[in-house]
Amino acid sequence: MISDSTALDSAFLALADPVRRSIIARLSRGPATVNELAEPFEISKQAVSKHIQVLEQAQLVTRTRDAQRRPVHLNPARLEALTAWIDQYRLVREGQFRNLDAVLQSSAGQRGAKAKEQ
Amino acid sequence: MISDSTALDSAFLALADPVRRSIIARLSRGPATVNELAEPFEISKQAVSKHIQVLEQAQLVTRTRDAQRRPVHLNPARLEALTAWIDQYRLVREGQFRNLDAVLQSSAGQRGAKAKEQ
DNA sequence: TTATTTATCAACCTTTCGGTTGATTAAGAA
DNA sequence: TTCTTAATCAACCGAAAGGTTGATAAATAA
Repeated sequence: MISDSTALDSAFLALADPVRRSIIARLSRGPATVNELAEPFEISKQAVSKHIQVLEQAQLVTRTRDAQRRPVHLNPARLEALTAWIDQYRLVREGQFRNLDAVLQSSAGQRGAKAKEQ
Repeated sequence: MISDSTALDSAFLALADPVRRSIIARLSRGPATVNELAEPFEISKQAVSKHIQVLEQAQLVTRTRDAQRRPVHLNPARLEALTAWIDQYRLVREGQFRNLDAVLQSSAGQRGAKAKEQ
C-alpha cells in the first residue's frame, strides 16, 4: 500500500479537479492523445496538457509514444492505492465494533488501536 | 452515490494535505477537540482550526457542542462516497473484460459503455 | 526541403491555499 | 464580577494552482 505522504498529496490533489476527473473517466475507456482529451473542454490545449502532467506526476496515468502522438493511459493501480488509504478509516466503525465485541467476549479491557500514517 | 462535481472537488482537495489526513486518522479513533487535534502539530491552533473548517466544508467531519468545546467527529459516509467514485474507474479493467466476455458469448457487436460524471 | 500535425515550453496574470499574528467571542470557574 | 479556557475572526503574506498567449521542438507528410 502507498503510504508516502507526498505521493498521497499529489494523487488526491490530482483528483480534486473536475477536468482531471473527467480525463480519468475518459481514459477508463482506453488510451487517448492530448488532442482527443482536450476536445470536450473549452479551455486551451496547453491547459489540458498541464492537467495531464499533474495526473502523470501523481502516477495516475502513464504515457507512451506513437509518432508525434503521446497517448495517455490510465494507471488503475494508483487508484487502488487511494481506495486502500481511505478504507483504513472508512471501515473504522466496523473495526471499533469488532474491538467492542472482543472486549465483551474476553472480559479483558483496553485493546489499544494504534494509529498508522504519518 | 455522490456525483456533484463541486462536492468531489472539496472532498478530494481536503484529503490532499498531510495535516488533514492526519486529523482524519486521529478522528477514526474517536471525536476530538481543536486543542487535542492541534497538539501533535507545530503549526498554530488557528491554522489547525482552518484545516478543520476545510474538512467540515467537505463534509468529511461534523461538529457538536460541549460547553466551550466544539468536538469534531469523522463522517465515514463521505469517505465511502469517495471510494465509490474511484471504484467506478479502478474496476474498469474488470468491466472491460466483462464486456469482452459478453461480446464473445452473444456474438453481437458494439456494447457501448456509456460514460458517467460530468 | 517545406509545410503540417502534435505537443510542450516560457512568461505572465489572477485566485486560492496554508500559514502567521493580534483581537474578539463565548462559556465556565473563582 | 473577573479570570481562564476554547475557539474563531480578521488582516496580511508568500507560494502554488489554473488559466492565457506566443514561441518552439519533434515527427510525419507533401
